Amino acid sequence: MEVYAANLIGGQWTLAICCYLINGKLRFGELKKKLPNITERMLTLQLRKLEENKLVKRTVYAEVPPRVEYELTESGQRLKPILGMLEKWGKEHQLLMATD
Amino acid sequence: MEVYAANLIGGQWTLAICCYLINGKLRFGELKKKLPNITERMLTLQLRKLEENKLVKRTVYAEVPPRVEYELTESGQRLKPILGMLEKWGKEHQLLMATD
DNA sequence: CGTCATACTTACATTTTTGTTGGTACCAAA
DNA sequence: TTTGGTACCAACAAAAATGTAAGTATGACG
Repeated sequence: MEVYAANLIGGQWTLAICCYLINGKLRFGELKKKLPNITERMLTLQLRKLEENKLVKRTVYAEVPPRVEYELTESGQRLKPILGMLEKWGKEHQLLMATD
Repeated sequence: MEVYAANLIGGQWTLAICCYLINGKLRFGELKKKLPNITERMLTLQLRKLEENKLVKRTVYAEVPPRVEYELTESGQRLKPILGMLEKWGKEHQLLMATD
């Protein structure tokens, strides 16, 4: 059943991160700015997990100060339509919740 | 962003439960059998949350011993195509992970 | 009267997740 | 030499999620 996928995308920040990466690469610090409530530690952990799960690719540049870029893998990109549908569903559902 | 939807379906058992309910109503005990690793307590909590979020409707019959049936709401049903896509994506991704 | 079945609930313990704080490495520029 | 910027890591603390074990209510049935 969908449990496998659910485990991959179920983390609290996973979908949010993927969402921002859909539009292209982002550096660690850029992601941090986009996710104002996340702590550095959490962002690191989440990105590591995404990398392990091959949803995100991490590229380290040998510069000082360091530069690290994150981008979706091909598999991650394939989530795009699903994210789109989820967003649409979420908006509709949110309305339904609001109108009791 | 999709965070709203993610919070609704992100629970460890949420999608699994919805998945089983797609094929129709199920009693508490039936769900328990389908989810062998869930504890009664967890199943209760998850169903309560799903009910709160209006993904699942709970019907109690005034019988003894008690009978309680769970079914997807209309909003829950609308998740169906998304679950389908997620499952497909999950399978492909699982292959990719297996072949390193 | 005692037993059974179902769908819970409650108290407590354990595990997992997340937050907090402080520190590191590196080189460039002042 | 000191400061600054980036992307972390590690130790500890707090909070949240989950597990465990026991108990509850009800009426039917024997």
